[in-house]
Order: sequence, then structure tokens, then C-alpha cells
Amino acid sequence: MGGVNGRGLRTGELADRAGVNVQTLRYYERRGLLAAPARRPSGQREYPEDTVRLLRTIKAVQRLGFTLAEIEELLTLSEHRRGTGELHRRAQAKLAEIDARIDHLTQVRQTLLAVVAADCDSLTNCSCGLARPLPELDPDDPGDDG
Amino acid sequence: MGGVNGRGLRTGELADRAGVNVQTLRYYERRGLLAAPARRPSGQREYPEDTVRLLRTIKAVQRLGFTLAEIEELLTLSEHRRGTGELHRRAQAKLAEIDARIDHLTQVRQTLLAVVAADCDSLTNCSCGLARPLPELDPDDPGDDG
DNA sequence: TTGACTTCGGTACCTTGGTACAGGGCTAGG
DNA sequence: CCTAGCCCTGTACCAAGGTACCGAAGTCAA
Repeated sequence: MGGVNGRGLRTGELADRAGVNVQTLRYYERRGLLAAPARRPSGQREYPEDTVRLLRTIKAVQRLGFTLAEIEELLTLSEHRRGTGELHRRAQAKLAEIDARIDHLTQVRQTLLAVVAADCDSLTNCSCGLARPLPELDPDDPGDDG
Repeated sequence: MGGVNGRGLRTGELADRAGVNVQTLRYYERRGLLAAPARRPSGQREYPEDTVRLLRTIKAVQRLGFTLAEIEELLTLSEHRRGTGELHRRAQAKLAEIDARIDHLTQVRQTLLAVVAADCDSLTNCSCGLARPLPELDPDDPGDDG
């Protein structure tokens, strides 16, 4: 088995260890999220061991709701702007975003509860009033029955 | 202005009144969500007035978290299975889904709070332990530092 | 009739995060 | 040397829900 020959990790090994797909590695590289690694003379990629850790971190941060574009930024910040508290600010902003999403879902939940309570048996002929989301925006529209 | 000539609505009018894009109408028709309307001899679509209401309902239900595929099903149910309580069941199932999403976001929120509290200044050199999401799954891996 | 506006069908493109496939080249073991 | 099995590039495809563009044809009021 390869890898610990003084040479770095090949794509398959890195992918296995980091728990991602090989294609994902190349995708990240194309995107600029993962730096292009050294190559063997044959052209095969050789990653340093650290990359496993980096990838796991990326995946963890992604689970926190950051997009790959944001993660790319965070990684740049981590290299060039350490100690400025920028990372902290980003995390707080994301927290606010998550809170907003929770709030939104909570409102949706309330509406859905009302729909369940109304117990309509048809979408198109329903007492829940779902068909009128923004009625006052169009003063030319006198409504459907008045 | 056209429309109220005894003839039905043309695409632009319907789109305006329902608050959607014209392309969206054709997209819904292609998808089977909106029935293909009558045509004028020239080939132009003519929608009945009711379609405004239908579209608003679709958009409202969509805001409740149903996908277009689900809405298509709900509309079919509304036509053919009224009085069976199926609609009620679907709403309850969606409610459970929303609850699960809220729970997930709440967990993410907790993790994010911990990250904010840890106040790291680098993603790659962080005390939050983000790089170890599933360490025990690989017994061959002794960890990064023994 | 003209000119402006709308609609037609078909197709391509967008977002985000990958995944798959084709047709070759490299590597390692027997 | 041979053969798995791995890796290379480039390209196309997936979900979901649209949006945009094209050239041609219909519509409508002046």
C-alpha cells in the first residue's frame, strides 16, 4: 500500500481518509478551495498529510451552514488576517442567518398548523385562504367575489 | 387593454395578476402542474380566470415548503380524493418535516455558538475541534498527534 | 399599413455542490 | 511482460425552480 513512502497522499488515499469523493477533490481544486498540490513527474497529484485535516475542517464548517464560497473566504482570512477577529464576526453573522432561518421556519410552521386545523379537503377550494397572500398590492383588483 | 372581452386571459395578463413570470407559466405547463389551456386559432394560450387563483394557491403552498412535485400531487388529490383526509395527512407530514429542519438548525446553532465562544482566529488552527467530526469510524487512524 | 407590444416554440443558462463517464496513461505485484 | 487498479483531463449530468434569449408570427390601436 502506498502513501507512507516519504511521498505524499494520492487522490484516492486522501479522499478515503477525509471521507470525500475523489471527484470532490478535483472539484475543490477547480474552485480554488483546495490549493493545487505538487505533482509527480507522471502528473499524479501528491498531497501533504495536512490536507486530510483541512478537508475535514471544510466539511465541518460546511455543516455549520457556510457555503463553499464563504469557506474559501474564511480560509483566506485564516491565512492573512489572523488576530483581527474577522472570523469571529463571520461566525456571528452566520449565527444571525441561522436564527433568521429558524424564525422563518417557525412562521411557516404556524401557518401549516393553521392549515392542518382548518382541515380542508381540497387545495383549490379551501377555507385556509392560501390563495390570497398579497391582496392589497393591486388596487385595480377588486378580489374574486366582490 | 385586453382580457375581459369574453375571451380568457393571455399569458402576460395571467402572469401579472398572479405575480409570476410568463416563463414560469410555460414551465409549469411543461411540468404538468398547470393544465394546457385552450388556444386561439393563432396558437396563443387563453386561460380561464380561475387560473389566477390557482397560481396564487400554488405559490402559497410552495411557501409552506412543498415542492412543485408535491403540489402536483396535492392538486391531483384535491380533484380525485376529496374527503379522504389525505390532504390533512400530507400537511401533517410536512409539519413533521419542518420540525425536523428546525431541530437540525437548532443543533447547528448550538455548535455555532460554541465556535463563537471559542473565538478562534484561524480555521486551520482552531481549538473548536471542527476537524474531527467522526474520528472513531477509522480504528487504523491513530489521530493527528498520537 | 405601420409600428409597438406580445406571444410562440425551442433551447440554453443560472444556482450549489458535487457525481459520472469516456478514453487514455501510470503503478505495483506476480 | 502483463494486468489490475488507480489516476489523468475534459466533459456532461443531477436536483429544483425557474430565467433568458432567439427569430418568427400574432395583435391592436392609430
